[in-house]
Amino acid sequence: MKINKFKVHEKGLNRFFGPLEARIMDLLWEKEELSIKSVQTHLETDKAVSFNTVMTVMNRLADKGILNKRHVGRSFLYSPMLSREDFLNTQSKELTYELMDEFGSSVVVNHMLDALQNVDEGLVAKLEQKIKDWKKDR
Amino acid sequence: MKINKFKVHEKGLNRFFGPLEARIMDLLWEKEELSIKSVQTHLETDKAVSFNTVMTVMNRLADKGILNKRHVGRSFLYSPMLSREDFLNTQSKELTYELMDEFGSSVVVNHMLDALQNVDEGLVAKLEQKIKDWKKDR
DNA sequence: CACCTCACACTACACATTGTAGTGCAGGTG
DNA sequence: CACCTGCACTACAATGTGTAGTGTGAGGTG
Repeated sequence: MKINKFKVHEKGLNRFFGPLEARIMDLLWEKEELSIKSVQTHLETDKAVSFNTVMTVMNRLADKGILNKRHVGRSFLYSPMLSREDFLNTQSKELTYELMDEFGSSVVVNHMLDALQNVDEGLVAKLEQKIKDWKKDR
Repeated sequence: MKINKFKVHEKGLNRFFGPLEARIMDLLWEKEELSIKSVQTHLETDKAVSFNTVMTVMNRLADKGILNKRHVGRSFLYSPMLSREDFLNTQSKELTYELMDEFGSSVVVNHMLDALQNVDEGLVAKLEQKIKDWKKDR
């Protein structure tokens, strides 16, 4: 599972994948497991994509350990290695940790608090509760 | 100022720049303002780098709005648009905000608390204080 | 058995980013 | 005027992604 770059100015799956990759992952998370042919058919509702293009991209995703490739009869079925939730959770966790490691916990915490003030006041209460719970656990 | 990608598995400036770019930025943040020639000379203590290579990379950084290019006599002097501190602060802030926007504040806050438990217990106290201060300000 | 089709493999090219560097031009100096 | 120095322009390699053509092999059909 190798996601190397987080694209700051994209949104959603495009932060981790190229545009075609993102559409493929989105589809596979919805449908669970598909053949290349099925993926191509689904994608083609928007705009023609060559079967070979889809195959190349999906095999690259499989090489990177993001998709699972299962031999069934003459063909292969592909499915995401992780559920969408697990994937996003893994990524957000890794990124949060990397951020705190790179810039220092207190810097990140401060930015985070700034963001909370702007965006979500109720969360500060939850955060407070979390801290209380955490203290009890020690 | 366009930094598009945050490289998850690199460290320090290499998260934002290529290796040569990173060495150049590092040097410019240390020396404040330098000509291409000076940069090349400093870098060359490790290993030969062509003047033209340094120039190309520095001009690309200037095109991206990361370096300032000042005409002085026959030649140019380059300096970082932002101080190292401002740059890192901007980046960490932007990344923190993007993370919270992308994954949801509470997800990120939870990851953050996990990280704090593993890494830095004292910071939780600071966080608590921050929340107290923040409440007073409302 | 020869053939044909289908799904996959291999290969290649385009574009962007970064590292690398050659060639050329313009302006000041001996 | 010839030359040197510093910048501009151009080009090529490697990597990641999007795109697609051609090759190959396995199975079914006449």
